[in-house]
Amino acid sequence: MIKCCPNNIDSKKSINMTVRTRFAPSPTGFLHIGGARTALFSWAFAKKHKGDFILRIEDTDVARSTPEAVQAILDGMHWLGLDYNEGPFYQMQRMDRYKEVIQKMLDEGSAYYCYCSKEELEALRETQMQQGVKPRYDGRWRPEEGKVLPAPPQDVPAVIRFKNPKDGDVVWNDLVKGEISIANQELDDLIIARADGTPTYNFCVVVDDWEMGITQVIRGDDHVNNTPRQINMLKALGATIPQYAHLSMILGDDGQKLSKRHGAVSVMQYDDEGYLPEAVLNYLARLGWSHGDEEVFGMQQFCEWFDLDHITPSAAQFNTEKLRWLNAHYIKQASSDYLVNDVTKRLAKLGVQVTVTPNLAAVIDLYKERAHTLNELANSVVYFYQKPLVDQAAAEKHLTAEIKPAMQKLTDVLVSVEWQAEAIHHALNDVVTEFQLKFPKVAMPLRVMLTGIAQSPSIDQVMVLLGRDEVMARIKDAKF
RNA sequence: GUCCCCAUCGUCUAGAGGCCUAGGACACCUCCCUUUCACGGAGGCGACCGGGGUUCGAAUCCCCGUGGGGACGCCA
Repeated sequence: MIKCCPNNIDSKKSINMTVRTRFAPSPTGFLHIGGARTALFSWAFAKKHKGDFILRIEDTDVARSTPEAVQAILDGMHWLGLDYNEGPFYQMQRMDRYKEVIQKMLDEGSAYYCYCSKEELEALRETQMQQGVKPRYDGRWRPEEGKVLPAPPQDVPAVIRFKNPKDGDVVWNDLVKGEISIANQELDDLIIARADGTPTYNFCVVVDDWEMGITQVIRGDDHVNNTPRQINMLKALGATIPQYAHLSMILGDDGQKLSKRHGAVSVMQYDDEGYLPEAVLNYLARLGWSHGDEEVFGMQQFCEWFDLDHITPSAAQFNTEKLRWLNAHYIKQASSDYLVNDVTKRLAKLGVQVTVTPNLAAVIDLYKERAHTLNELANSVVYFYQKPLVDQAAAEKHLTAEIKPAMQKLTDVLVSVEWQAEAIHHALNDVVTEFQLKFPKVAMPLRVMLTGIAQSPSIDQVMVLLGRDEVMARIKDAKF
């Protein structure tokens, strides 16, 4: 009952307002899985509502932002196919505008200079921690009616703080988590401009979300605590408050938080490991969002189905096994051309040069149902282009003296047999019958000799692709 | 410490007070298919954190615990 109406975008705002969402990463590292999902959801929401998706690079932390990271984020977005209608905008290029707004706030009295030194603030924090209260600025430079401020010290450069309301609560209806209410008393007067004059994150976000006309802010859970501050600033500026949707975090396979030290990887690493973007996207879409029992769907379908009402508010644990399963599915579905190109590259990385025969497309057709990743696929077909390394245990088990006569006979037959699967199969069967063996008694040694291991697709099919000469050569070379 | 958030099979989830003897998917197990391994098919195992309320009726609403997470920067 409570949840049904407020979250319904259609009925509320979008009648005469275009949806505008944004993804606003800070370029301090690669695009990781959590960021990718945030981007995906923002993107899908915009697509669903025929709105705009904007990319904004939040690079105001000059010390930690790098051009490489910007590029890594762009690459990740591109690999996933998350295209944007506007941007990338760079906050560092909007400095003039931020400064104008700060001046306006100063003039209007919603911001003020504070001359506390970092040391002073540090000491304050420590005392408060010891007293068991939430550490926050005590407002000592906050202008108040009837309050006499001390004379500004000469040696401390001023920062600018936002004059946050002292009373009341900030309440918003989070599109994922429902109503969230935070008392203004919990909030302090945050710094909006550093001593060097550069604006800070929370302030830039406010100005940008406002001026870029963002209607729904879809972002990570870790920003919940920033939201009331941002809403207060938005109000002070007379801006329209966007709707907020806070996505819970993604935990690693082990249930632990992903961090640079632990488990967080670039989405591009999934490319390296042989995952298709379709699989990663589909997996991410289902992580924290659902549409009934639907598990496998493409992005077009996703964009039609996507909404914010079916996002889980709780954290989700990443499950590589399920990603692998989806990936296997998309490999089976992938076009032959695509796979040939991709696998050729992966084989090249393994130092394997693909030749005209055996035909790689045919080889892939034989193997693509068995692979969970493109790397597995590439690895599994190496022996078509290179002599296999024979697995010792398999050789000992299957290349026994007792099957030697049968193998000898087989080579005689193979010289003249018609080189196609059915005929080869018959030839194998004949030998099996003649020597009174079971089929595997012949097939298994052949597998080991031809592929190096005891598992392969139907052995006659393998032989067809390998070619008569190569088959004969490998049987001849086999040691047993 | 303070504030905020979260809680259904091992994992991702369905679930909007009766359709729930709690559904689906991954994983796992069994069987079938079979030329080995896969693929595929058919079954199986397996959960509402605990306690109180509200109600004729609670996985669902409320409260309290407990557990987990996040935030408390001149980082974003």
